[in-house]
Amino acid sequence: MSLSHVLLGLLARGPASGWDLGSRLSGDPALGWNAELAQIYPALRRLLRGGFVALRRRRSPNGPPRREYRLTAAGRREFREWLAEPLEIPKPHAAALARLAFLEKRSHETRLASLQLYRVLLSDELMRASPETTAARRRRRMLLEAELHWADAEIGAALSGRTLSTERR
Amino acid sequence: MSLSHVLLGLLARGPASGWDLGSRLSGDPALGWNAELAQIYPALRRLLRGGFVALRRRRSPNGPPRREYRLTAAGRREFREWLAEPLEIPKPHAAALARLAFLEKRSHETRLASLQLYRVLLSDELMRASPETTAARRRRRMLLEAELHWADAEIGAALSGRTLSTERR
DNA sequence: CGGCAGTATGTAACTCTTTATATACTTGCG
DNA sequence: CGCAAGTATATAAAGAGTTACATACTGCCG
Repeated sequence: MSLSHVLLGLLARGPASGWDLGSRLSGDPALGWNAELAQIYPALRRLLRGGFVALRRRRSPNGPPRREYRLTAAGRREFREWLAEPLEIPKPHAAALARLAFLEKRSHETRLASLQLYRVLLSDELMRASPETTAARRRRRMLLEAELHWADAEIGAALSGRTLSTERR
Repeated sequence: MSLSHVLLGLLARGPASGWDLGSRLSGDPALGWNAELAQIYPALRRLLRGGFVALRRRRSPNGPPRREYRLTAAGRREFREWLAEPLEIPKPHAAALARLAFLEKRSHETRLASLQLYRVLLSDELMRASPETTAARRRRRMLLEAELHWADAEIGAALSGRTLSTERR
């Protein structure tokens, strides 16, 4: 299971609570994984039962008691073994990409509108992107930039193709 | 559920069997979705029960009888509605990307080796990539090229940083 | 005080996906 | 003929992920 290993990897950067890990995951898309808290808490329990992490309860200044986890030696070893497994090109699994794949099924106007909206999402994401402090973050930024270029090219093509059909307005 | 809608979208290109749809999905990563046959067959049954597709059984020249599905009017409408839903930047969910995010945790040698292996995967994928006949395929090609550039840059950085530690042959 | 927002943890139910297995039809090879 | 490989459909079980909900502690605003 990848989630557990990603959590171990994040814990290798220092002790954290389930809440913290959830924030880190959703806050940094360059990490390549995302998960809801409802999935994180049981995963941490399993890691604890398996001896891969250790628990320390701490009072929180602004909420209920926190459960802070830190890596054990077994956890660090397990993480390293997972990290050494072979890489492969990921198979896509995203509704937005599937919708983009059917762009040609749409009318000229809605196609253009979708592309422009997607372009806005991309540039927002680029602005929000983390500093380029790691290879993964540099990768993500480069991909966002490339996708922006793609969107601009498609928008340009759609615009030059339409001239007649948008005469009304 | 996205899988059903992707299947409807593929069927909009012409009637197909579950086997065909599985081949199309796994054969074209630009489609943005992937699924096993074990998931596709029950999905087609549900679409049939829901009246979104119609079934025709046909003898196959090289195997057991095929069940060919084609879109109904309801299916086409359902697909269009799904297609009109708002786009959003996908949240990543890929073990390989998560491993790349922890590149900095690895030794100089294994980091370099991982990057070089990943680079090979990328260029293989680029060579295998479908012709640029749709926006989604052009997108995928541009992203693969950008990722190749990224990998080259990271490999270059890793190489210029090592000079001493690889002195032993 | 009451209520809201933010922090923090958790469970239950449901849906989606993967893995394993079974069946069956055809062609081609030994 | 027996068997492997490719085509084709299917189900069961297990695993992963999402959605909905419940609880509780703090500080702050009205």
